[in-house]
Amino acid sequence: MARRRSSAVTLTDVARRAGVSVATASKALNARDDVAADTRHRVQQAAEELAFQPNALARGLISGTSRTVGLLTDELAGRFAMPVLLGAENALGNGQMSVLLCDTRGDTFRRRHYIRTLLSRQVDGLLIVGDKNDMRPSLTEGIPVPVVYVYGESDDPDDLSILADDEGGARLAAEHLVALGRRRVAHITGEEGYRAARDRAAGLGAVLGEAGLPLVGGVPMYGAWSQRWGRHAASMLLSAHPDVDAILCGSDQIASGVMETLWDFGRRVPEDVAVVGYDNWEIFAAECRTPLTTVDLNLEQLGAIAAEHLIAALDGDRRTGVIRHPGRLVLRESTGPRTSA
Amino acid sequence: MARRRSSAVTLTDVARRAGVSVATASKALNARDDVAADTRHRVQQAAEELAFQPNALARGLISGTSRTVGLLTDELAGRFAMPVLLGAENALGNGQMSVLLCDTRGDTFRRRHYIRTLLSRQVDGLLIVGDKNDMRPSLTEGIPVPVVYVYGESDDPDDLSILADDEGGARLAAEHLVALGRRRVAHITGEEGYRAARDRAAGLGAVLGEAGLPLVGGVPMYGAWSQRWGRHAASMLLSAHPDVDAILCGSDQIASGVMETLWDFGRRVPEDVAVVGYDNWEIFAAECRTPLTTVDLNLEQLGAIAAEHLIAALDGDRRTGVIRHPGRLVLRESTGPRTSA
DNA sequence: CTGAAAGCGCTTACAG
DNA sequence: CTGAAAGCGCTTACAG
Repeated sequence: MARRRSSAVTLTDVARRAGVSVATASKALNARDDVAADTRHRVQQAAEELAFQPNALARGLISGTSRTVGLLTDELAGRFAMPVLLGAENALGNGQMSVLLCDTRGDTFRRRHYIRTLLSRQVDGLLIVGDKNDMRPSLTEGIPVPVVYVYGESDDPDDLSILADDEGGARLAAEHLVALGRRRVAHITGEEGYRAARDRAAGLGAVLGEAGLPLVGGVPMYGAWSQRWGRHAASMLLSAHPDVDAILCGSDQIASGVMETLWDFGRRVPEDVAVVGYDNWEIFAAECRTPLTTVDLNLEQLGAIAAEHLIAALDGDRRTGVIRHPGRLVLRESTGPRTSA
Repeated sequence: MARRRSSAVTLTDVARRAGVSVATASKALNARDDVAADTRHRVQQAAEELAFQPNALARGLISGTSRTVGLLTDELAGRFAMPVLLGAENALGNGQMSVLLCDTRGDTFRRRHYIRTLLSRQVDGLLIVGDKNDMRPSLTEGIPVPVVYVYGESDDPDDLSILADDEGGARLAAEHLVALGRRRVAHITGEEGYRAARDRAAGLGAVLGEAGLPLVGGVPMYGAWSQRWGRHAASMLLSAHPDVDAILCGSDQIASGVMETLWDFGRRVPEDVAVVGYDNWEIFAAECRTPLTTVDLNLEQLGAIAAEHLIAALDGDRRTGVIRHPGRLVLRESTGPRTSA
């Protein structure tokens, strides 16, 4: 079981080759203390010749910091965790920190197990990535290192949560539609149980209210986050309100279904009906027959911001509360003329 | 900078509380040596009361194994790395190993940097996840720990590569079409530069050959991995060969575009033309108007198998060469009657 | 400027 | 059955 590395070059080897003590070799390599220029040079050369890599375990044991953070996701498989992960990994890597990845698959037992493992590995901090942006129970209690929540909000206001600004994103989309002169705007979206759905509906409602415009149908059409629902809801909408001239969709997937139905009904997009999606999921948004104007959640930035706040907390600069990171509107043909690529 | 953990409960604390030496405490907790049942019990209780977690860094320093593997991906953002990652993480987690995640973003400099970091962190092994299944240069040289390649094949036959069996997967699909009595089969697929495209075409060709059937159009229609190409190729195909009765597509995305065009041309799926996709990308395959029969690459299994081989190699059981893991055909409506959900 | 010593938290022969 | 000692690979006061 003891699988010692074969090629383990240690600082002792370097010191021997350079003809100095390990203490001096250590100082020379770490540019601390006063070391004679000549000695430093000899040590560095020896280290290079031996391809010496300091053992991070030994360093961590001494310093008490492993330069590692644990990244705990509820559900890696969904499409939201990935970009967040990517942004975080990138930001942490730039800060010389490594990422220990754990996917709990929504399982509480697994989560506790992973937290224990991560702490025993002396992670310097924890990033908790949610699979939806609803509130979630805080896990911070009993964790002796900084914790930052991303995408899903911790229910403890003493935690720091980095969230996508769904209401603001929907406002961007709605303002765009209003600016285009659309006056009969409807909203087809996902399950009302999701905070994302409610927040987006609220953002749209606010903008329409400010513009003195009604929401077609009176209420958002809540349903499912699927193309199927998009198709179904659109055909109901067109029957009940044939005068609709814009549809804000709760997701690109829904928008994709909506556009299929509009096509079937002979409505032109965007001439007759402007359509806006949500998520900027390229595969739907950029590839469909009529490329889709949509709201990008800036998830990579979300991950990066979370990582930066974690690093700041490690340096003693700890924040609490909620940070809502704005999305951005991506203009494509479904609301207007082809934009120059 | 020295951020020592506040709540660091060490084995010394446990030993003191249990009234024994650290050596005995260690043995009691690790169930080694002979320790009096009573002593063991006292130690365990003390450990529990103090919520003791052994410091994995210290353990690793002694044992020479960190129970950690590095997972190096070329491109996490694509849709293939994720399931592989998931399967690997899961299999490794079950084996008590943690995953250090690194996304090189296809950058060679970054890759070298990450490999150095991972080795200095004393990873026990490396998993290299490709972003496509083409051959790629081996990275193994100079790496003193076992390495397993997943999804992309190493060009060094002394490495172990775990790959999806694209030719076999296409055979499954083709045999299904032939068994359904389709005789005019065409192939619309992605870029010929991709091995996946060529292997799938080869699988289809082989089955058609065995059945004495021609490939409609004589050659595979190579193009791009996009809906757009699917739409375009399908309309060319229908003009040139209106008698086509089945289309094997190189991806679900292509299939999605193909089906849009079939719809526009008034061809019914599957009655007039059977369509098979590739990838089982649920969002396209299960959600489109006519749910899609397709080939699942079993990517999670691929990741899990790679992890298991890595663990085996750690235990001295090292394999080399290529393992092709079969895909599976997922039957939906695009080739036949609705299957019972 | 350099090196011997102590120590990070743990495990493992080795005495007793 | 238990504990003192040595050691994993490194860093950091502390003498010299």
